[in-house]
Amino acid sequence: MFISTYENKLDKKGRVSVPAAYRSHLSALGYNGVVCYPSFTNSSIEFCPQDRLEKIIETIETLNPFEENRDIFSTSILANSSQLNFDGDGRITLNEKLLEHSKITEKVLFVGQGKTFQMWEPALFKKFSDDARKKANLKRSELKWKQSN
Amino acid sequence: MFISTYENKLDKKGRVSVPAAYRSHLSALGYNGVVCYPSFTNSSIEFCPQDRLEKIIETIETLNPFEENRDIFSTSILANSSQLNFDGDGRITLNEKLLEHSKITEKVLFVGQGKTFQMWEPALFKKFSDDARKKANLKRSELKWKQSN
DNA sequence: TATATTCCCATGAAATCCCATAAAGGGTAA
DNA sequence: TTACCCTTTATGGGATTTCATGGGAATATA
Repeated sequence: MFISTYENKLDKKGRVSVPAAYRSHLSALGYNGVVCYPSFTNSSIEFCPQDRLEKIIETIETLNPFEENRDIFSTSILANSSQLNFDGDGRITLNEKLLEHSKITEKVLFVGQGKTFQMWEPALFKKFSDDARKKANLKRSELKWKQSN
Repeated sequence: MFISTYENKLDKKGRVSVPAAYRSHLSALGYNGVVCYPSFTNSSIEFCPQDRLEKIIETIETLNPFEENRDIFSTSILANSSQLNFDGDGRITLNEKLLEHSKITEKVLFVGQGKTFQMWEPALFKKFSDDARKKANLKRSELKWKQSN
């Protein structure tokens, strides 16, 4: 399982160490690298387990080749995904597309999400999680209000 | 699996390097070249694994000779399909028909689509993928379904 | 003979491999 | 607990390899 967060440094060659805890889980799953894509909903980079991606591909395969959705899905997902392999020391190299989307420049925050994880520019994640907390609080007070009525 | 995108240069002899990542996957599949045809839904050139093309051919055979789709297939795909073999350095040579259809002149954008890939004139792909993204947002719920599978 | 196609090699740039070092963590015994 | 050692981990950077690209030579085509 991917849990906790880790902040590692992006070196000048564009490499970053994947946290050892994540790495051992990944190798237990049989992966020697990760497939990543820019998140649809925020500025993070998302890790996608290979079998999940393969399932997506299979699903796309079942669509009619003439159907518009087919190209839309495959372009949105597959064309924007990148296979990032570990070097001998457990590092991956982030490419230009991913750096641009995530606005990562010198630090990478790994955020565990159970079966997946994300990579964030640390400041943006802080903002994101603060916002999430505020929204959660608003909802909670709403909820309380509704309950007491 | 063909994923991500790669932009390579078309030289004055009409050659272009197939990205190494695609090449290694192709040779794993046992191919020393690619069969390509002009897409009928957009201006890209599509690569299709041989066995898949054979399946398409079989499907065409079963179509009613008077059906319109039969002509579309046989004319658009089969007649315009080209076998492009790698040279010693992993390059293929695009012929006149493919260049004309795709409007490729100096750069070739390879776009991964899982089991297949496409070749685009970069500017035309950008336009296409911007559109795709907008439509993907409209169909967000469908997309979410894909993600959760 | 002219023209196109294929093969072969050279080059520069980028990605990858490999090793060194320093910091962090974990275990053990006083 | 504290001090010590050993292992793991993160990071830096040099060395090596791979890759994309250009162009010449050889071969085929017409």
